[in-house]
Amino acid sequence: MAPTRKSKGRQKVEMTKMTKESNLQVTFSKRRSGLFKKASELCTLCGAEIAIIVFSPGKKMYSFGHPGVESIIDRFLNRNPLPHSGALQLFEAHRSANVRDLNMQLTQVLNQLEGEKKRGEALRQMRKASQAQYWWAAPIEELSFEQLELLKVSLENLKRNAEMHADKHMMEASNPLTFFLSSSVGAGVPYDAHIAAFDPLNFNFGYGGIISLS
Amino acid sequence: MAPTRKSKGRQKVEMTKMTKESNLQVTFSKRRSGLFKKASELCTLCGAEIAIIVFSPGKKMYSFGHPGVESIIDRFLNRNPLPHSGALQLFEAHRSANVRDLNMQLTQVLNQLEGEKKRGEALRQMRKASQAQYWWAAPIEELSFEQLELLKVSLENLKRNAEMHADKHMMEASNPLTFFLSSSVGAGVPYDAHIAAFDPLNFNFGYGGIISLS
DNA sequence: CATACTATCTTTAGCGA
DNA sequence: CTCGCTAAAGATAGTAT
Repeated sequence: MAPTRKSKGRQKVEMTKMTKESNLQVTFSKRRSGLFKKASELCTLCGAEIAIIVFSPGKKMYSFGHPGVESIIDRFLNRNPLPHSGALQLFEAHRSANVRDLNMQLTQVLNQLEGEKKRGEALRQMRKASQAQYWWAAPIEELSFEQLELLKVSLENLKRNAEMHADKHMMEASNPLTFFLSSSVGAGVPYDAHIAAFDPLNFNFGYGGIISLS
Repeated sequence: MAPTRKSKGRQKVEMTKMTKESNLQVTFSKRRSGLFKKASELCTLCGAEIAIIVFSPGKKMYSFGHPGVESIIDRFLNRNPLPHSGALQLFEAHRSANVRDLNMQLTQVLNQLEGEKKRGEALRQMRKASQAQYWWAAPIEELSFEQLELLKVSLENLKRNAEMHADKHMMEASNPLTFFLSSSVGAGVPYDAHIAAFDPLNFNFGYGGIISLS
């Protein structure tokens, strides 16, 4: 009898946009995690400083930053105000890329060039305006124990409220949307165990938002 | 003839800062290339939009971006114009942060907490300065009815808008867009077309940051 | 620094749950 | 969406050029 093979193992995939929506979603999740992991390894291994911003096909945003997305973006914008210096750096990047990547990045340079002209000084001012609100974006490593504890408590409260409302909505209307129904976290928190093994670096899994009061 | 083994092959490496400066440089180059490649693959396969900024230990800058670092950073920063309505901001925050995400973030913060305990003493004073801004961080029992009501309303809004978005999303799904044009190196036009097709409502699809208060 | 070569080590595609 | 499993695909440490 031929032993029932449980998996065909990893199969080669064409480097083109995936057609099956279901696979695309799963692949996106996996590869985004992998990308962030690679980034964190590069940080710890070589002491590099990296910021990554990802917009999913569903336009959801995820980011990774060590020692913080904002600080790195800030340096990027300040040191790369002119197409001149930026292009020089990208040139280096190109040297190690294969043809497809090279092609893509070249297009990217041209795009940056256009955007730079169009926007110019405006962006920088906007950034400064935002920065005032991004004090919390400081490297999480630099937050005090007390601050982290506040964050913890606040997230717990947030979770509690979210659960309550999720339950409420589920009962009120049997809405097929999976937004809130992705999992019934209800009473317990069954995730902690394995999530706890998550990378210790600063992952920002598409969360946050600003709460403000006057 | 005894085949002289030319290499021991890849060896496992400790996830800690590399000590040998020579290896560190080589590893940085290789892994940065790999990171960019992974990113480009994620773009191609899933139609994601990614920006990466890397500062080498030698302070040299590298970047990757599709469809351009600047445009993505712009979107990242533009997510938080000004703190208008507290409820509105909160709504945005929860839009993409479902219960599962909140749990994940909570766990992450807890992990960071562990690592930060050792030096918690040093920055204790910051707590008082911060607490004024962290009204929401207080134990849920201490939040005013008004504050809790704010949370509730925002979540209700979230659900309503989520439904709207779901409908829109389904319509978009039948309108496939071409993200990559590997041969059109010269004209950035295709990207503009894509961006133009972006959601006009374009809510804050996901991100923001933690919580700020003026 | 970037690359070439290989023998590993790591990631992940395809499936279920 | 997340988690696990398996095996093949892919990345890369060590080394030399």
